[in-house]
Amino acid sequence: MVEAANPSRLLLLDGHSLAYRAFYALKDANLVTTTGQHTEGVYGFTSMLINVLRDEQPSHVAVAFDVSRKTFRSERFPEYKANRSKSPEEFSGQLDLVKEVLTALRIPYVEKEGYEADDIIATLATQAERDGLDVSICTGDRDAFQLVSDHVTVLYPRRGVSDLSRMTPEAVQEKYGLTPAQYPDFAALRGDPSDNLPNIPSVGEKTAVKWVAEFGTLDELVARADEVKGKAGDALRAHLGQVMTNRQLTELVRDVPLEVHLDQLARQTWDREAVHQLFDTLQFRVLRDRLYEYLEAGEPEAEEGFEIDAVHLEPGEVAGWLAEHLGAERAGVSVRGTWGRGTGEITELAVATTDGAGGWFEPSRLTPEDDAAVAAWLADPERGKVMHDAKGPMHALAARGWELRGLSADTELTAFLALPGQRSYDLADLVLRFLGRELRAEAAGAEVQLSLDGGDEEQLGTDETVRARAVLDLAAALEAELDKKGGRTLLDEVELPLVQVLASMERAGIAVDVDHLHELESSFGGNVAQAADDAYDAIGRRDVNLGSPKQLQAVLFDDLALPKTKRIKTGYTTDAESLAELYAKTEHPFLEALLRHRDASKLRVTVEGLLNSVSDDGRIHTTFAQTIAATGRLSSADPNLQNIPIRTDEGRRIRAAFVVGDGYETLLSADYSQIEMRIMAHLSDDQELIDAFASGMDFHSVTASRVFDVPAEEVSGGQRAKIKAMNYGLAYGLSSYGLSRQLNIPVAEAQTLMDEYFETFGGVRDYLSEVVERARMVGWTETMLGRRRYLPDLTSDNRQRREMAERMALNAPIQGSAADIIKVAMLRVERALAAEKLGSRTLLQVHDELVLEVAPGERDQVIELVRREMGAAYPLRVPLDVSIGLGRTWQDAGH
DNA sequence: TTAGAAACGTA
DNA sequence: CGTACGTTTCTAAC
Repeated sequence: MVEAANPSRLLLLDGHSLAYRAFYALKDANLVTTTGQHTEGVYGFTSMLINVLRDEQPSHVAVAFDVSRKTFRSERFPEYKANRSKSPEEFSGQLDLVKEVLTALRIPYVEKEGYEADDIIATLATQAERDGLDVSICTGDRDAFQLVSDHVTVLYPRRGVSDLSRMTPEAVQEKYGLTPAQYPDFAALRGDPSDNLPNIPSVGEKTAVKWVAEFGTLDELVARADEVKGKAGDALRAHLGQVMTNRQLTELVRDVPLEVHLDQLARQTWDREAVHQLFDTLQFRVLRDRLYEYLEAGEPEAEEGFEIDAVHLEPGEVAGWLAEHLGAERAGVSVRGTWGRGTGEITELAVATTDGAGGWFEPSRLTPEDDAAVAAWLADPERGKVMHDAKGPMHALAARGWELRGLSADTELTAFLALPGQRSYDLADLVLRFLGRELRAEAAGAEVQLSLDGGDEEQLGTDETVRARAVLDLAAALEAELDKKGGRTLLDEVELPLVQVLASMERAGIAVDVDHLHELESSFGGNVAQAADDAYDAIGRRDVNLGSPKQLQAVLFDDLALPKTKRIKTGYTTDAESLAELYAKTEHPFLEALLRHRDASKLRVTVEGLLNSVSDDGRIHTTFAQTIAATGRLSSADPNLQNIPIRTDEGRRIRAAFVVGDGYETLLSADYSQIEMRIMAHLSDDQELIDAFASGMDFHSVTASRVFDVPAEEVSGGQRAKIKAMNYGLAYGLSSYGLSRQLNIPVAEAQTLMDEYFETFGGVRDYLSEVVERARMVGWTETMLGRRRYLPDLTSDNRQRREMAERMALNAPIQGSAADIIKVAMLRVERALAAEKLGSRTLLQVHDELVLEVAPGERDQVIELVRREMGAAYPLRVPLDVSIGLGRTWQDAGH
C-alpha cells in the first residue's frame, strides 16, 4: 500500500516560468513530433508536474499563468521586463499544449488580466495558509521566496527539470542570510537584470544582503541612508527613488481578486481517455508510462474502494456478531430504507467497526434476541454511532421501535461546518475528496458476495456496509479538518445534539384542523373565482391565464398599453408591488381584480399544500434541514412551516388551522423580540443602542427619539415608521436607494435619514464597516459561536458581485448568531423539560420563534421554563426578551 | 421530463 | 440597488 494523499497540501505551479525553463533546459534534446511541433517546454513541464505530484502528494493543485505582459507593474514602470525578447518561435504554442495537458489531468489553471502568475500564486498561497493548508510552490521566479513560511515551501528548479531546491525559511536564511520577508527588500536593492530592474552601480548581492541584514528592512535603510558610508553609500543615496520603485515591483500581490475558490482546486481523477489521445499526439511514450506508473502506485485519487468483508448476518447471528465486534470505540452505521415526514422504514442495516469488521442484516428477519441486542446497542448513549445524515434514518429506526442515542458524529453536519458553502454534502463525494477512495467494495470481495447467491440483495448489503465503513473513516478526517479551522464546539455542543431535538419535533408534528382547512380552501377558492370573473370582465375576454406572467405582460403592456414597469429578463415585471403602483396611476379595474386574484390563489394553494401533507395521525410533520442555509439557520420543507402567512388577516386565518393536539392543553408560542438588533447592539457595543434596549420601552420609538432628539412620547408615527424601516434594514445592508423606495421618499431624504441615524448610533456604523473589512481581509465571517461563512466575492472586481458579498458579510454574523442562539435555546428547553419531567414538547422553530404543545397542568411551569431558558441561551450586553402567547390555535397563541 | 425564472410567503 | 429560505406555476429546452 502507498501512503494516502496529504490531506491538506496545496501545490501551486507557475506554468509559464516552468515551461520556459524546461524549454531551454531541453533545447539540445530537440524534441519535435513527426508533424513538426516542438515539445520541449510541454514535455519538461509535464515531467516536472508528475514528479512534484508524486513527491508532494497534494490534496489541491493549481497552475497559474501570466495573461500578457501588460500588468500593473508595467503600468507603473514601463521599463519592467521591457528587455525581454520575444520568445523563440519553437516555444510558441507550447503554453497552449501545457493547458491541454492540465485539462486532461483535470488540474485547474488560473490567470488574471493585469497580474502575473506569481501574484496569483501569492494570493492562493496566502488563502490556503490561512485555511490551515500547507503549500508547495513550484516556480522559477525567485520573488516567490518572500512567500516562504513554516507552512509554505518553494520548490525552485536548480538546473534542468528534475533537480528542485526545497526552500524553507531555514534554506532561505542559509542561502541568502535573510528571512523570507526581507527577500523583496533585498531584491529591490540588488535589482534584477532579467526583469530589467536597474541596480545601484557597484552594489551587488553581497552589499544588498549586508544592508538588509544590518538595517532589518529597506524602509529603515532608506530612513537612515545617511549613515551608510563610502562610495556605496553615495550610490545608494543617489538611487533611492529607483530602489523604492523596484521595491513596489518586487512585492507580490496577495489579494488578487480571483473567481476561483480553494475548494475548486481539490484533486480530481484525470481523464484517462483525454490523456491517451493527447500524449499520442505529442508522442510522449515514456512520459505516459511514468504517469501510469504513478497512477498505479496509488495516486491520491486512485479509484480504490474499501477492502471490507461484509458479512450477511442471518437471523440468530446478529446478537452474537454485535457482542463480538462492538467494543468501546464508536461504530459506523448505514441504513437503507425510506423516510420522511417523521417516519420511515428500514430494509437493511449495516455496521462497521474500527477493528475492520463489517456486517449487515435485514431488520425484518431477526430473532427476538437479535432484536433486543440491536435495540439495546442503539439506545445506549455510551456506545457511539457514526452516520451520514442521521435524522432521517432515526425516524425509520424509531418506527421499528429502535431509539437511537449516542450519535457521536454525523458526517454531513461535520462537513457542513468544515466546508461551509458547498452545494451538497454527498457521501460519495466527501469520501473521494477526503479519503481518496471510491464508495464501493474492492472487486474481490464483491465477486465473492455475488458468487454466493448472485442476488442484488447481497450487493445492496455490501454497499451499505461499505458506507458504514466509509462514514467511520470520514468522520475522523472531517473532524481533524474542523479542529484545524475551529468549530468543533459548535458541532459537538450544538449541531450534533440538536439532531435528536429536531427528530423529536418532526416526529411529533403539529395537529391540524382539517375541517377548518377545507373551509378555507372553499372560501379562498370562491375569492379566486370572483376575482377571475372581475378581471376577465375588466378586459372583456376570458382566454388569459392569470397565472402566466408572459400572458399578463401581453395584456398589460400590449393590449391595454399601460405604462411599462421595471425590466426583468423576460420583459417587464408583473409583481404585486409594480401592479399596485400601476393601479395607483391608472386605476384600471383589471389591476385591482388581478391583485385580488393573486392573493387569493396564493392562499388557496398554500391551504391545498397543507391539506396534501396531513399524515394519517391528523398532524403535519415537516422536515427541518440543518445543512442548507449558509448562515446556519434551519430550513423547513415538505411542507415548509416557516412561511405560513401572518401579515394579512385573510392569511392569518390559516394559522387557526394549526391546533393543539389531543391530550394536550394548549399551544404556546415564544419568540425573541428584535433579536437581530439586540445582537447588533451586543456586537457593536454601541452604548446608545444598548441603552435603548435597557430602557425597556418600545424599541423603534426609543431609537427614533434618539435620532430626532425628541422625547420618546413625542415621536410621531411617521418618525417611528422611518426608524423602524431603518432598524430592520440595517442588518441586510440597506442602501439609501432601498430605504427611499421602501418609505416612498426621495433618495436624498433617505440618505439624510441614514446619516442622522449613524450619527446617533456611530458604534453600529463602525461595527458594520469593520465586519466587512475584516471579512475581506481573512476571507470569511464568523458568528458568535464560531460558524464561518466564506465570501470570496468580497475581492471580486465585478462591482455587483462584490457589493452583494458585502451585504452577505454584514448580514451573516447577525442572522447566523441569532440562529446559534435559538439553537442553544432549543437544547436548553429540551433539557429543562426532561429535567423537570414535563410532558410538554417543542413542535416548531420559525427562526426566532418556538412553538410548543403544553401538556395538561404544565402551563405556568412551561411558561416560566421557556422564558428562562430562551432568555439565558446566550448572555448579551442587552437582555434577551422573550414574549409568549398561548392559545388553542397557532393564531390565538400569536402575539 | 427537467431546469430556470418569476412570483410570493416567512424571519 | 436589503439578507436567508421553500413552493408553486409557467415556460422552454430536452
